[in-house]
Amino acid sequence: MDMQEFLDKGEELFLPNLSLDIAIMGFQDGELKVLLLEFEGGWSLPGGYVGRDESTDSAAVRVLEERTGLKQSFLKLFQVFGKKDRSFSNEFKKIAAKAGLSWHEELWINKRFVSLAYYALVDIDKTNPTGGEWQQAFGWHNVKDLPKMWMDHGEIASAAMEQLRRDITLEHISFNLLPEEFTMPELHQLHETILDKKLERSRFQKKMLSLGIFERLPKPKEDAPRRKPYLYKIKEST
Amino acid sequence: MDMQEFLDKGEELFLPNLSLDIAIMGFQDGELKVLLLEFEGGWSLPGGYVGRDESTDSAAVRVLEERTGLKQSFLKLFQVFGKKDRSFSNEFKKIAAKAGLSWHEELWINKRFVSLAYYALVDIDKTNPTGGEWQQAFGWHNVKDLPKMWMDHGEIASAAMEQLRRDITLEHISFNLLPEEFTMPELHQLHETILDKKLERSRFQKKMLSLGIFERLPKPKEDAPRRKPYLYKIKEST
DNA sequence: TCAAAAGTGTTAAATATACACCCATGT
DNA sequence: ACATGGGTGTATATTTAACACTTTTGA
Repeated sequence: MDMQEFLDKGEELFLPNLSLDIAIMGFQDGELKVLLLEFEGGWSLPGGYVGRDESTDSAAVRVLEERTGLKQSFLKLFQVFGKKDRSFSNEFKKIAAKAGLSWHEELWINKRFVSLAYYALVDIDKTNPTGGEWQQAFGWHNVKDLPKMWMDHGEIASAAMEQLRRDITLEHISFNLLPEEFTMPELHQLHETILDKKLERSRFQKKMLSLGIFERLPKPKEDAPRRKPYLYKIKEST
Repeated sequence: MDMQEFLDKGEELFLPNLSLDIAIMGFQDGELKVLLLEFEGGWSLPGGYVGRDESTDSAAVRVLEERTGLKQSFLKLFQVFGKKDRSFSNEFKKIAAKAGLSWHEELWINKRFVSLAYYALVDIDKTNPTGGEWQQAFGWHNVKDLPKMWMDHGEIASAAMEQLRRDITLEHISFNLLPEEFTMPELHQLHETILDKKLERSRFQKKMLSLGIFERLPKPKEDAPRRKPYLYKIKEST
């Protein structure tokens, strides 16, 4: 579906006034990162609309796959952004002008949108990010240092980060940000990064192992600089 | 706004395909109760639509006030119900038939609706419940024994209950279900009811007081059967 | 052999738990 | 005076925290 088709057909394909945005988060180089798309000098979260014949959650899964190639990942709705004048009209106007598309204020895409905000946890190395029709660039950005964001997408990304912070200690989901096999030092560093504070090594390891959700693999991880740490994975029987 | 006006004007007043439902919960006679509305032999949660010039949260506040008379209460969005074929069309058909209103399948109100599910915590004695135009009856029902519910409203009510269960130990919100001044035994019984398990008296009291959010009032509560318990209220300086 | 990272152990502090005890009050 | 519910204290178990000790490995 190209841009013109999207503008013409969107109104009949999608539920009006309802959008969704996903803060797709990953862990790389010791930093928590979020996938952003760029257009006209500003950035936004990957987003989309809910098909008339599609559930809201399916739409989120579809958008996640469209932008990362991942079929199944941890995905959770965490908030709804529903301010009364919330619209992307200014941004779309710029895009349309540049692309030489017919644009008018009453276009469905310029209307007020209530947005369902999801966050997703992915292993960056498994993703194959792609931009959409509208974007000029895309990439992973440190959540602690976000670039200029369009509309309220900076707020949404920050709220996602806050939610993850709260969730991580209650639900055991952080491993979704790592490969299937990972080491305790990696998990430890991940938690320190997300919570932005030091966590005592010994205690962290004991707490994690006491959860009983990890399985230690027989062979220690290779190619480590010093002593080789054990590899773990999530137990199958859950 | 009467029913005919609602059917005729609703489409231009409200965002299409988006509704909200509120599990308004209260505590009475040692039971956790939820406010339900009845029509055509089944029950539903109080709900409404989001005005085109109104934020989603404002809409929830408005609906809460319309049904209880309460201007401000604890109110929280906890989930979004967005299955693809989710519609109240069957139920509205029955109502319209009974009321002798013109009804047709394509009416805006029969379309698929994505519903924002909120829960509210209120002091039942402060409420003045009223039904809407559609309802024949309304009342407080024990959440553990819900009557026949229309569509997915039973599921929404149960999910609200579950969410409250999770929230109550992390956030300190349960006092919203009690009058301004309450006793420890009342708070204790409330928590036991919500969590559906015994909580040791001594420990509960110590934990609650150690939170530092309650203020003991000078005079013990009057008209108690045995020893008069102290009254508490929430500290102003929060 | 030494420094750095990984893994485990050991002790002290803080919380949670169980239950005992005293207080106030209506009958 | 006593049964009952309210309020507090005390001993024990469990969890959390701090940090010491040992192991592994490359330089």
